[in-house]
Amino acid sequence: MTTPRPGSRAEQRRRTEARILDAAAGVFVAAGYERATIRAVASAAGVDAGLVMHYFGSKQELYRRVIDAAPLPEVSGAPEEAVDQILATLAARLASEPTASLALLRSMLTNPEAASVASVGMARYQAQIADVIAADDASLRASIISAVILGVTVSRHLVKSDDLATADPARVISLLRPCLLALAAEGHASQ
Amino acid sequence: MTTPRPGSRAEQRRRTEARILDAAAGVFVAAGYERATIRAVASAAGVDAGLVMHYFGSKQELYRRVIDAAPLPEVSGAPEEAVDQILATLAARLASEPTASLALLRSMLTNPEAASVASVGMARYQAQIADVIAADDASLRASIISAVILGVTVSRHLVKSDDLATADPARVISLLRPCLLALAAEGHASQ
DNA sequence: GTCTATAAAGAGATAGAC
DNA sequence: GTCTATCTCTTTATAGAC
Repeated sequence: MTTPRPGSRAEQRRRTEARILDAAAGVFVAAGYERATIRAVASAAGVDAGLVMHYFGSKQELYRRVIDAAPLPEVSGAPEEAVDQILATLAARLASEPTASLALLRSMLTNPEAASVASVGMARYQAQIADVIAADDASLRASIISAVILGVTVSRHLVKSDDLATADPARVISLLRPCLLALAAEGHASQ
Repeated sequence: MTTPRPGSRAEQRRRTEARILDAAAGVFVAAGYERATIRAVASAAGVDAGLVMHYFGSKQELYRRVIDAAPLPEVSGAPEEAVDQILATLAARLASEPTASLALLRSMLTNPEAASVASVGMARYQAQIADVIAADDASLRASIISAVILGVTVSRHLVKSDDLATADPARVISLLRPCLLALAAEGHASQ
């Protein structure tokens, strides 16, 4: 992790690569994996399509590099705390446009690799949530919570056409809290 | 809407067309619009690709015919009734595989036409829900409810990798009810 | 009514020039 | 390091044979 002096070959390459990755994230978000073209990425980054291939080797690899940047949130503690953590993460995702995550979500339904990455990520997230829920159906409750977060994120950033797209994140969060608390709180484990 | 006698030209055509539509729905659900090919549809229907084009003219038109079959649920009455209606519809969608709707959902994020159809449908659904909520932020609450339903449906049928995919619909519904009631119930309109 | 053959366009990927 | 030219494959869509 050295930082070559500006102007050096390596440094320039790093910059160009970063610019391409940025552009690629944008294109993947806007178009989804299948519809995104190397050419579009290149043109958005202000370089040639051949260069993109030269750096990343394939479209799949470029895509992989983009979604590798998608962070996995951590959850732990008491149920109420966990809900607050989940909502805090969501609030951040509503406020800004989490490009890498959106690229992943957008492509999740059509690209097998995206689907598998998303699956694994969601499963891990759900497992963390399930761990803090005391009910016997904890894992189902966790799945539903995660589905709710998914639905809200997709509706706001990708489907748009929503009051959700323009709403103040704080209001969304405050409306969602009782909802998630009902799911995370043990007590009336059905049956 | 006449029903030609079996064996006639028109009747055979109708049957073949129906078989193609069926196959197409399956392919669109499994692959999404971009990845679905006319060839795959034709082969799934046991006919030639040329025949599919001959009947439907274009891939877009075939797709349109498939998603035209997706039903729009109705909601009305008191908030509690509305929630029950929403949940009843969801229960049905969890129990069976609503092919046309899934084709729409799967393609929603990559296909402009699917996106617009989905937008319109969701907006209409949200408007109905908003109508039965008395709060001043009714439309935001309705959007969130609709996002929740979207998230659960997508998680179960498309993302799969979930406890949701195998769960008993009745349990999902009973976990979701307090959640939706919290959203649909007026009372503490924030601010 | 159904299928074969083919045209036309677009994509990812490769080789090599500058 | 960056771009030009091109190959090859896949796809939709068309025209016409059976």
